[in-house]
Amino acid sequence: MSHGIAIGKVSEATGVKVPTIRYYEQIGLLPAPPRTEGNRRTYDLKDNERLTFIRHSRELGFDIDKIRTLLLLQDRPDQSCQDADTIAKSHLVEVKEKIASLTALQHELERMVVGCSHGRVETCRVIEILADHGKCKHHQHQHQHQHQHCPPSLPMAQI
Amino acid sequence: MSHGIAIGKVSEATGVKVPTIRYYEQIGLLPAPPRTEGNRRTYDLKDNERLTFIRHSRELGFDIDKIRTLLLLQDRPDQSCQDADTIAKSHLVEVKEKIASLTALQHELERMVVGCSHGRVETCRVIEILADHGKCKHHQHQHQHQHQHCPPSLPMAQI
DNA sequence: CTTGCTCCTACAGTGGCTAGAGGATGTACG
DNA sequence: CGTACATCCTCTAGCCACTGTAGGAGCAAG
Repeated sequence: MSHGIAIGKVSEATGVKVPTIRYYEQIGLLPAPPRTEGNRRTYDLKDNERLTFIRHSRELGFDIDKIRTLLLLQDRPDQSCQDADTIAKSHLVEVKEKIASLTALQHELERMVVGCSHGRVETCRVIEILADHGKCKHHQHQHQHQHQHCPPSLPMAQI
Repeated sequence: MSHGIAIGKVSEATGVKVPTIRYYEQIGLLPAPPRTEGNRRTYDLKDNERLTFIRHSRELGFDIDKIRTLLLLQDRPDQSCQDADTIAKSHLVEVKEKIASLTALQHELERMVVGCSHGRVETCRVIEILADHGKCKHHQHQHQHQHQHCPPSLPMAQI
């Protein structure tokens, strides 16, 4: 009869995995919910919405810090939305840059694969291009600035 | 007079940072070089080439495990290059998928930003779209399979 | 009552590095 | 020869956003 939602149900409803929900609570992104007698977390519809918001933001590539700001903004509907707009815009710029880099990368990979004679490694264009950066047409990926957290000194990793 | 290259010089020559070179040695990607009397690493031209190979591969988004395979292939020039070709091809597929996802994402972000009335949060399209996934045109990012290491259960993070 | 599912905490591990402490070594200049 | 400074060494911890595991407790159905 209690209308508290168990963590598994919220997980199912929002698509956020159970350990991830607990992690979000731990880092203060999601408020700690009340517990049952048996010490189990009980969520309500607002938590559900908040988690949906978080998941969608993550899917769109916003990092936790930006999501924190966006959540604060959501909580105060009377304020200006300029901050949210700014965050979205700068994120859009980043996404566009990534697409440009990836497209250059795609062309280089295509050149590699097409150039492969399917013979011995000795004459393999794939290995050759990897070994000698001079044979690479698109050098742009060397110089792109990189201010993300993921792999600091490597420019194009885990695209 | 000795022709051993110091770690700093190799770093400068290859563009791989000093701690990263030591890290590559630690994980067995680069062989441990001989040392001087004073316990300093001394590299030669082959190490330099190997590091260039590694760096370029990383720039192209290959992960360490794939680079390990590619390096093994490079060391045996008499073998078939089919493996290298396969690795490059599957990587190309991944890159193309990422570009498709990012392009969809770009459109969604553009819709968000364009739709923002620059008024109050209450009527802000950015916040609205983030909160309600139903208003999202491109649902494809929900279902993309994701077999990379970087952020396991989050589909589109650090694009 | 037992089976099996969900839940709890706490801690370790992922990838690919980076940063810092605390010390040794090498070199250029006076 | 001394000294200042750059470069090197090892070791450990930290980054992000989680994921996985161990070891146990709670709860509903058969």
